[in-house]
Amino acid sequence: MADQRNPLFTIDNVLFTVKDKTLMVLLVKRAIEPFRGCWGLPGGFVDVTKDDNTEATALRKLKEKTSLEPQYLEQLQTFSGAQRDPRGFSVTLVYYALTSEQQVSAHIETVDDVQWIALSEVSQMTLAFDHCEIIAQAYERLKQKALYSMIPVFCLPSQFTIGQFKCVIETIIGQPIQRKSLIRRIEASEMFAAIDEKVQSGGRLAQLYKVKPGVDIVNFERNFRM
Amino acid sequence: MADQRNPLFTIDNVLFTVKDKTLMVLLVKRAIEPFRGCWGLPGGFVDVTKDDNTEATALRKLKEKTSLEPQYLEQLQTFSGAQRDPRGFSVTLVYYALTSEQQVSAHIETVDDVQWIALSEVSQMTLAFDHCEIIAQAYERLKQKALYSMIPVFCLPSQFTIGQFKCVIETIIGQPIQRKSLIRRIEASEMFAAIDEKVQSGGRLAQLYKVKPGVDIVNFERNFRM
DNA sequence: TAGTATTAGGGTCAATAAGACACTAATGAG
DNA sequence: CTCATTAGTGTCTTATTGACCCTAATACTA
Repeated sequence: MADQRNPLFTIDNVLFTVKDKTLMVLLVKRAIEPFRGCWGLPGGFVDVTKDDNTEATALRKLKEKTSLEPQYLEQLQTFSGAQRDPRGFSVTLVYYALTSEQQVSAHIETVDDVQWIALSEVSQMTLAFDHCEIIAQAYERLKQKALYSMIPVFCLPSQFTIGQFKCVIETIIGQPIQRKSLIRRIEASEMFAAIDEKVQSGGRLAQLYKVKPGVDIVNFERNFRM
Repeated sequence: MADQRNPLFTIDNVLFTVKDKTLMVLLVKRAIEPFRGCWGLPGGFVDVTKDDNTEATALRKLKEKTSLEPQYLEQLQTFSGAQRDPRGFSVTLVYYALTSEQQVSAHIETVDDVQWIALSEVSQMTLAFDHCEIIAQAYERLKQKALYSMIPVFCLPSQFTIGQFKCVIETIIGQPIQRKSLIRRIEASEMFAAIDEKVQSGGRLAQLYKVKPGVDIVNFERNFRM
């Protein structure tokens, strides 16, 4: 399968969401060797008859496990080595993705080989290959990006309040942020539109927002403080 | 060479340097098909008998063309597609690298299949594969990173003045910066040590600095203005 | 029904780091 | 000796985030 010039090449996905103020990662129980029965990242081989490129592979693999496409998908990096796979020198191209918990949970509760695991528990588990290290790297990237970009919004449903947005950011970066700072960024980015509807939240009714269709993700020139 | 599960996998490098206030990219004339005789990025296949991982492949390929290792090397991303290589679905993992021009030029002037090309000229050339697009992406990444990190120092020789440092940053980001802002960052980063020597520069003698051995690259929480 | 806890939303001042710019220092050229 | 040039410092301005306060609106409770 892998000759000298062409190492084993796979795709893996680190799909994150935030559920009850906890950052979760999607893991699947491996049905095939190596590491059969072990939990690991959803991924697999490129199928050149189906996939136009590696991003298509990543989306296809995620769809197989969640029945949906994630709201955000980005290349993380590749991980490679002669030792990381018992079959020989291997390269895995890792994507990381974000989705809202509501989108996916309905489906994964019907199967028992796919599960959300809290990031804090992952480090105590024994995962297939170097997937523990991969998840750690993906989290570092997500955390950094949450400091200057609006991508955490893709952990939320299509309609959300500022309070929910603040909560997912704080969960990802592990630090409280100023509500006011987030509001300023929401206004400056012009990425969001207020919806003509409010929703109860334990106090005063909260304004609902949505992402404007077709907008680009805005990056800021400063980070939130850590 | 590439079966259905295992697409063609290559490594490419985008090696940058700054020479006479111009950002340059290292290109090589291809000796083999496809695109034989065309200019393209230095790269090739992983050799699992020589390389522990893909970074080793990148370094080996760069060393073949420049006789030296670059001062900085980082994964950019992969580029893939069914159309990008006439041999079929292919994936190339791209690294970008920085070096000082002095390090490399002595060697490449002895061969005629390796050359520094100004970035501004690249867009008018017809390069192999999608290497034009790859270079553009690598430049975007380098430019962004130059706004908040000290990596442009790796385009300089081991001893350098603040004036030279300022010049490479300005060349990379295409904008002037405040000398004072750079000095503040140099002090805050604690990455550099003053050398007990000064050098002429057309005016008052300039203090020489070097990168302290073993330090990490410092990232700042704000960008230079663009 | 009144009071209280709670979250939303907005106003304002402080802190921080970069931008702008002036000023002095030191060197070479003429 | 004067001037042009680059190095290096001091300091005020500007922009963005942090901190904190006040008010609004809702649910809960006595």
